[in-house]
Amino acid sequence: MYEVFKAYLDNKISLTEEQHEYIRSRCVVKKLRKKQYLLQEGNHWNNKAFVTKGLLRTYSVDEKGFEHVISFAMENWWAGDREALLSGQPSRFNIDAIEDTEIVFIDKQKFDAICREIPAFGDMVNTILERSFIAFQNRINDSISTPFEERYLNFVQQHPSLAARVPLNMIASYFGITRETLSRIRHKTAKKSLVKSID
Amino acid sequence: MYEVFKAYLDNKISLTEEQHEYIRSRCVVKKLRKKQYLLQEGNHWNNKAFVTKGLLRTYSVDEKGFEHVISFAMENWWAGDREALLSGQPSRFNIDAIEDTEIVFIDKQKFDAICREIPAFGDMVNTILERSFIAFQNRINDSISTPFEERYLNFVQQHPSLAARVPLNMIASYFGITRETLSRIRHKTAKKSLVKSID
DNA sequence: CGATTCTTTGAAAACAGTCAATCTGTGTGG
DNA sequence: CCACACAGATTGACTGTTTTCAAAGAATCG
Repeated sequence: MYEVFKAYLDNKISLTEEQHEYIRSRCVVKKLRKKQYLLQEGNHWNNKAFVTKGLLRTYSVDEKGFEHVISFAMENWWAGDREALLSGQPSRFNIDAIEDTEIVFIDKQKFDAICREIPAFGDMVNTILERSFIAFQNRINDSISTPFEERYLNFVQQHPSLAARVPLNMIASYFGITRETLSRIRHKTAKKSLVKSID
Repeated sequence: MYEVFKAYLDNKISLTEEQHEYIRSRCVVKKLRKKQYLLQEGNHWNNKAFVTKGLLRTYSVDEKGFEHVISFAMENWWAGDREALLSGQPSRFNIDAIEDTEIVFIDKQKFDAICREIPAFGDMVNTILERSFIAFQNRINDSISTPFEERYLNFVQQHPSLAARVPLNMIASYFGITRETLSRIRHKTAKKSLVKSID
């Protein structure tokens, strides 16, 4: 499973065999079974985590006990809580496995060392952060400018495998609506596309 | 007005006089009158912009011509379109001045050079990006977990001067609701706090 | 003062949430 | 292999909230 991470790196930057070995030696591989936690609210988070297999969700829990999905992470995505990592404070989020999942884990100190030792790696990490920022900005823009129905369709189109693997109630939560409302939106759009194909 | 930027830098990192002179020599100071554009949709954006005075808003315009406020930037905040800067593509956003505004402008190439020449400056920039990411993540979390009323109260509490200087319809847009709804929320909470103070 | 911009209010319609019941598919143990 | 439990998805009736549209009321600026 480390191979998935290696392939990811090879796709982004070019590394010598020694550099690969150096990075690999700082990594720990972890497995999570479905429903197991990677991180629980109130705990500290001091790692970088790269998903090589499976599917994670990051969510918060409000005072009433309702869960709110902030983000998903599947193969070739990074997961974790940047806020807790940067601040050193206990996390306000939970991360658990929607499917059996495998993760490459790197301790923050070691990760920072890699960034210093291999500048291309550091640059890559920076670009990822920049892109994550842009993705969140676009999500905010969507949330204030685009109706749920259209947002859901875009989501399915842009992330078909996520949409297929994530239960509907979590997708609804991701958009900030109830599962009932999303179910009805789905029903409506299914009819629409049926009408279109008849035309 | 450059002094405001200098004070900001001094507050974040320590720089020698030469370094300050070096940075200053790469900066251009710009003034915008109320309603003037810093950036218009479809144009390229190749700068970093630091607000030393006044107030900017970044917004998108949908197909129906409605404006949607993504963010505000006042004194000691950075403004601009990271997406257009990173991708080199024309911007999808507009930035204009809510008040007469003064800005310190640095060309991207010169900015990157500063980051390389003065590592502390580069680190600072990185931390800002990380914090911006976290701020957006929290905004997304709020948008799916917290009712408008509470979000508005938090906003007023956390950014009283913004709330006072930005017209209500733009704040409503920032939250993705209509100005009428925000007006009514305000009315309701005003009554509540009145009741509380009578108790 | 008059013009413009910003905010508030009211009434009706559209939309989303809640609660409760039902349906569907999956997997487990007997 | 069946029956049952369970998680997930759907539906209906009802309630509550937000939008829309139209009008009018403040506030600000030249």
